[in-house]
Amino acid sequence: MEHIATQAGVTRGAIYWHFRNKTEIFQAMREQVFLPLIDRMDDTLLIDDSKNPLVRIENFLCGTIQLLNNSLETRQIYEIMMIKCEYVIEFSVVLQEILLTCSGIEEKLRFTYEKAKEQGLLHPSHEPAQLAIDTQLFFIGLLHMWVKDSDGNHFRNRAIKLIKAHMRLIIR
Amino acid sequence: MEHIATQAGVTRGAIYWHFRNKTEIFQAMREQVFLPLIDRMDDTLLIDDSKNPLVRIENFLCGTIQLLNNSLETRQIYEIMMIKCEYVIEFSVVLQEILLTCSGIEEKLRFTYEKAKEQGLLHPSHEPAQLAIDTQLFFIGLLHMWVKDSDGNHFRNRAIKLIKAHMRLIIR
DNA sequence: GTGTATACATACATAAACGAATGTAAACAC
DNA sequence: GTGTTTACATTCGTTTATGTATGTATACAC
Repeated sequence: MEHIATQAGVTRGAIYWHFRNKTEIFQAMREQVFLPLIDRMDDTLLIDDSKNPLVRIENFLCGTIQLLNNSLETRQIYEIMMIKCEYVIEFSVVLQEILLTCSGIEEKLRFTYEKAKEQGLLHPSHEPAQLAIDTQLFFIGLLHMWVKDSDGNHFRNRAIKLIKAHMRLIIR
Repeated sequence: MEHIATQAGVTRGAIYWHFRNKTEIFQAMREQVFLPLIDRMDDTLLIDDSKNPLVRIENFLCGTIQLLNNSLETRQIYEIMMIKCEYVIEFSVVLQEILLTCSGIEEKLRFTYEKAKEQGLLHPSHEPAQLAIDTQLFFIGLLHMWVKDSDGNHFRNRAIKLIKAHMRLIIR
């Protein structure tokens, strides 16, 4: 809170005028990255119906990594949310929100994989629902390791390649 | 530290006789789950050469989930490591250890996928190295969501199914 | 039997954090 | 021009946490 106040050019007390407590400011910070992410997901996956659905999924995933590479702010927020935060009792509401966000993302992925299946791009035995959750868990894992790998030698430098490899696993 | 001391039937000060600081006790706690995990990995994936390598991987992953289901202690340690801990400057050494652990796990998975490829169990275009990292990231994601999903309605209740689905994606 | 290492308990110093209470200056309402 | 709201600053109380210093009892060495 002190850091936030200093960066905002105010004192810590002023924050309590705008937010009730630390949880509320955390939720606001979280929305700052997840609302744009959902928007970008809608744009990339749902609206633009011209491109190959599988390519659209790959573009969305790669776009998220590129955003992390380019935006210090986004990078810092992901860091805080994933490895610099204790999800203890006061934050249980945030955990619920995370689960909800994941459900939404899973649904959009599934919708896009369904499009792919309609267009005959998937192996017949591959179910969109399974692919959606598999891709989501793969990406959650990748993001967690991306954030932990601050040196970049284990995951950051090959994140894009890993995404492409994941999509290739699905395409055949 | 107070909780640990109470559970151990001593006072907090006594801990500092056995461990230099909090980081050291955290590392000991982490080893308590990861050394057995590595052992189990060696047993399941590397030593027992009779069964189908892909089945061995599936068994290892499912076994980890079952361990989490059955062992309160393991569950609590995973919770602490994944969502109840701030990996800030004093813990940077732990982050390095996590990356090292992951490298080791990735290598064992790759080795097993190589066995599968030798036995002609994989699609020719599937590379063991790619499968290994894909499976690992999938499982890291699953574990993270498993831990977050304390109600069990989103991930815990379907974890085993998700693992089997992941392995089916690879088999074809 | 005296010295020493072990395994603690007790007490202290320090830091950091959150939230609440209170004060205040500027803007605006009318 | 006085009252009220907005947007802060300042101060305080309380809690919680880590690490350190010191005291002490038991076991063992010799």
